[in-house]
Amino acid sequence: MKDAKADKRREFVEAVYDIVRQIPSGRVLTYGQVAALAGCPHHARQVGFWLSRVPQELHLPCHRVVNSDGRLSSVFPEQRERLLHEDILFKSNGCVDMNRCQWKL
DNA sequence: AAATTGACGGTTA
DNA sequence: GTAACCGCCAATT
Repeated sequence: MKDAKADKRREFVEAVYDIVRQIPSGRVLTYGQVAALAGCPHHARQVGFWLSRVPQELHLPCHRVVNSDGRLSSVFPEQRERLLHEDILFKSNGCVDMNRCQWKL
């Protein structure tokens, strides 16, 4: 039997992976942006969910995905240091300087 | 099937 | 700048 649901889920996940993979160094994307680029606006939470389940083997730069406030993931301590190593600009309050680093067309 | 949860977003106070 | 609230939607329990 065909799992249209599972199929679409896989499609979405692949899209998310593909997008995250293309984030250049020194840039970041928001979860909402990734969702929108994946063709599913308003699915920011799902992006976060799937990013939390990314196989490490894919070597995805998931540390370049932050929330719209420029805040980092609470359960991803290394993200901060990785971003610092990627020339990401941080504001004094510990958030990414979105105005500078948000990846846009 | 119903309730909870979550690496979110935007608005309001 | 921070906190509370609500809307959003799939995965999990």
